[in-house]
Amino acid sequence: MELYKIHPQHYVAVDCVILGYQDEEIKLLLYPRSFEPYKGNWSLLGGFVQDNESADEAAARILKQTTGLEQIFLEQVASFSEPNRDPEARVISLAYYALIRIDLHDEEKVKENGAYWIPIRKLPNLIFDHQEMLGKALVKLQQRAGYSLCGSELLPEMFTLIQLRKLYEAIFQHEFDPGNFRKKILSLGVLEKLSEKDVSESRKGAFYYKVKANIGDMDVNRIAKF
Amino acid sequence: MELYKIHPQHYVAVDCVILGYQDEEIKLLLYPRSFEPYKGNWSLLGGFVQDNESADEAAARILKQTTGLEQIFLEQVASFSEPNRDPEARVISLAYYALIRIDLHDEEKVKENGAYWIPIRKLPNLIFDHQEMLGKALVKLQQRAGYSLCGSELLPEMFTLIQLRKLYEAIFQHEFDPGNFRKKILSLGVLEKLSEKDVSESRKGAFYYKVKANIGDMDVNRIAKF
DNA sequence: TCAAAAGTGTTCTCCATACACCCATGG
DNA sequence: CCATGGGTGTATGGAGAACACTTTTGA
Repeated sequence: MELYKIHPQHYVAVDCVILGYQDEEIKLLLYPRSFEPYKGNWSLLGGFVQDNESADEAAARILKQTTGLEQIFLEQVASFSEPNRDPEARVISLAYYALIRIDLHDEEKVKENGAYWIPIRKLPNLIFDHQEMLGKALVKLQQRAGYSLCGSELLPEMFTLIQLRKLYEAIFQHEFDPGNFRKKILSLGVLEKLSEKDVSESRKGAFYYKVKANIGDMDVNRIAKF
Repeated sequence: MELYKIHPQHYVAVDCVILGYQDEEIKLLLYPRSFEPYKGNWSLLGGFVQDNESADEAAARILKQTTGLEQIFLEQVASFSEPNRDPEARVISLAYYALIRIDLHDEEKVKENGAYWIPIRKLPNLIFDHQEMLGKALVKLQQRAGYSLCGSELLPEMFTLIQLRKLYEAIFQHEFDPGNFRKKILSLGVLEKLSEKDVSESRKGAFYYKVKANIGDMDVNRIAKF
């Protein structure tokens, strides 16, 4: 301990890139910062790492405080540690990204925080280096979507293959051939066809699917290559 | 600032997974920890983030202190923040990995630190969560090697395609077909054939290659898929 | 019966793999 | 002239891209 004492200590924060999917768009949870500096400017949801918790736990805590959700996919993005990134004080921030189902989140909690779901393609300016955090989180999302089906995290329990394709098109900003996408996904063998159909989009109706139980983090096969 | 003051501050360290390649093996720079706790146990090379530097800068500083090398490939691996990961005090550690050419490093400096190059397949136990840091660094190395030629970082200026293949075999722990590997690499168009040959391994001799100048971080083509 | 979306099938091309074969050289 | 690696060529299979085609249904 004596040896450690000659070194400085720092505030350590976590900032969460909370992503959801709605209306064929990827959306990000943001709120207008409630205190100086940059009060009123758009910010990711964040907080400080306390003494009794890991950064992972701090991120989960913030996610629960702001969306009411627990047991959510949550992963480190990167650390941000430029000495002057926060003009008020030295704060080292650990960025996380979370994938949540917008249909499940607690709207009350979001309102309390004055937070909003904002499509990532129509983003306002963000404070500090939050834009960069988002950028790296989106890269991670693409990587993850490339070898694992993100359907279960961002879509409702049941979804059609068309909905899944639209999600992937939103993630990769790229159109996929409907037939090929369908074959590729089904060939993975991780989806279970249900008897029910979604008839809201067409007369014929599209069958719902759900992710098979006991599919861990899946196989090594890539879903999309970019 | 007032608002920040209610939050705790923490020691923030960086730990470097310094990787090199020698004798057809990936090696890791380790030293026996020189102070308590766990004095004498094997440890990554690390240090504390100071007030005037980012974590990236701290990692570069440590790399220079221990190997004499600058301008080296250095990238974040992950953060480690379990409250009790260091029994002496709460230390949040940011792990980095570096790829260096063992033939260029400063042996004097390494000796000063009592450090050694240890093949990663014959590793002793490491302190704290350093084993996990190495594990994640090796995954990152494979990912990087998958879409970029790590040759320039881990091999000497000039190298034969056989040497490059052996390097990749060490990284992926997997044998590659000599002919196919050769074709794949050459098809990328990033290597320049030299007139000189390495005659130490065979009568015929193998041509040296070097990475073409002004090749940035290369193309998107994957070199190996795993 | 027709429009519109859902879903299937077919072809072509590219690329990774496996492996046979040729080349250069010193002893 | 032959053993030894270095280096090239070829056949095959599987996966992705493009796109034509069939199915289902309500109006």
